[in-house]
Amino acid sequence: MMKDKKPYHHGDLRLTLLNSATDIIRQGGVESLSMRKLADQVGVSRTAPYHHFKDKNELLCAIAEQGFLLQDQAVQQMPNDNPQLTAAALFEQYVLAYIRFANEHPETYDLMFGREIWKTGAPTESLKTTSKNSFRIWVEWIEQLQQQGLFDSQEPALRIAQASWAALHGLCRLFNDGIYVNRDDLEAIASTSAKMLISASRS
Amino acid sequence: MMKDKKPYHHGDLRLTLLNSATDIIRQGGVESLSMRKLADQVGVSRTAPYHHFKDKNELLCAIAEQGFLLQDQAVQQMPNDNPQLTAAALFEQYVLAYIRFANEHPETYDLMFGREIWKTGAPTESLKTTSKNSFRIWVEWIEQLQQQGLFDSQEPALRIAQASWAALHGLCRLFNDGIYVNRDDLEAIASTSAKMLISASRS
DNA sequence: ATTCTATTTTGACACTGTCAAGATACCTTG
DNA sequence: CAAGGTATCTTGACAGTGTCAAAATAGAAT
Repeated sequence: MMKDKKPYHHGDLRLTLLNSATDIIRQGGVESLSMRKLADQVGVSRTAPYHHFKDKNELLCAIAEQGFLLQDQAVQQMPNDNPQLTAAALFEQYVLAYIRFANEHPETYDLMFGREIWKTGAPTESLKTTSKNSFRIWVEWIEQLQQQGLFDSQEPALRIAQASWAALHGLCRLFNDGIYVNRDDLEAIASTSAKMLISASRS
Repeated sequence: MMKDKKPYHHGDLRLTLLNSATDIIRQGGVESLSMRKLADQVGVSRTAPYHHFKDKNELLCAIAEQGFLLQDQAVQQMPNDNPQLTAAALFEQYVLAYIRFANEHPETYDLMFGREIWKTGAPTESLKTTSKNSFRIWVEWIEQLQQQGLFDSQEPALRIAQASWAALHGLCRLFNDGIYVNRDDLEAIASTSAKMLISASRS
């Protein structure tokens, strides 16, 4: 009736695959993950994973989805931890938190926002809702900051959210993809970005 | 039959390969380009291209390099065409020009700034200098705008260049990778971005 | 104990990049 | 103009890849 643990041949193969795949990706990037090698490492035959993930794409989507949840968690916690900060300082912290996440989980980040899933492959319905929810959190956050005068209130919150997120994302990508290489510059550029973005409040 | 040059078996295979590859990529993205299919389409055997490009990576680098030259050309022309614009308006035009390029040549843009070459693969020495030169142009441009009061003069030009370019790049990536899908929003977000970035001058 | 079904395996196919060795045709010498 | 050298191209091969179809297996349900 209820299958707690180890109900079938392998146990919870699905979870094992997910973890193992995440591990492989963390070490060598998406392009180092092959279904066959993964199966081999887990100790099953090449096609066994296909009963738990229809596709390689579906596996990647599942990993990306976990990434979104992890990021939400890290980023939503942040304002609660620093209730004394001003709006501007909080925003800067937010920016830094975002960038740190991308920096600490570069390969997961790549999967979450990369072409591999969103353009070339096909995002799972589940992944779509999770990521949309993640973005909604960001928009609501921007709305709050807008009310506190940090951003132009004339402009729709969505626009500002899109533009500011794009700025963060671009920064992460440049470092993530190996275009900006000097890691020490990261936080410096990040805080410059944050300052540039919010300076509208001074007009 | 053949005009110009017909020195060897095929003619100028190197150039033909480059053009054909660029074409394939334009239509189906990088992932649709295979050395074998390319050779087939050009009408040579699978390994013939390897006498003109050591690697698939080297081929991709060559295509990316052409992309940089094309972009430089498009972007450098722009200020000359509009000598009457104010600094702020010119900057906005610049932003739009950049984004339009990425939008019109999405696959080339992807190659130019994508992980495929810069992280996973290995950029050619030639590509490195070309791209560095391209970025230098951008920094010098920012310097000029800084002197005209468009950006904070306290901040190093390099920082502002990095941050502002990251913002543009992020926007391009989001659309390019299929994350922002509504193409109509592009220019709207772009001009919001431009406004947000330069609003420091108003303080 | 038998049937049913979820799970896993084996085999196969069509791809991929690229190396090694051989064949070809052009260019430069003698 | 013939001979040799060399740049160019082809054929064959190898180790990968994702994934489908069919067979095998084991656990659950009857």
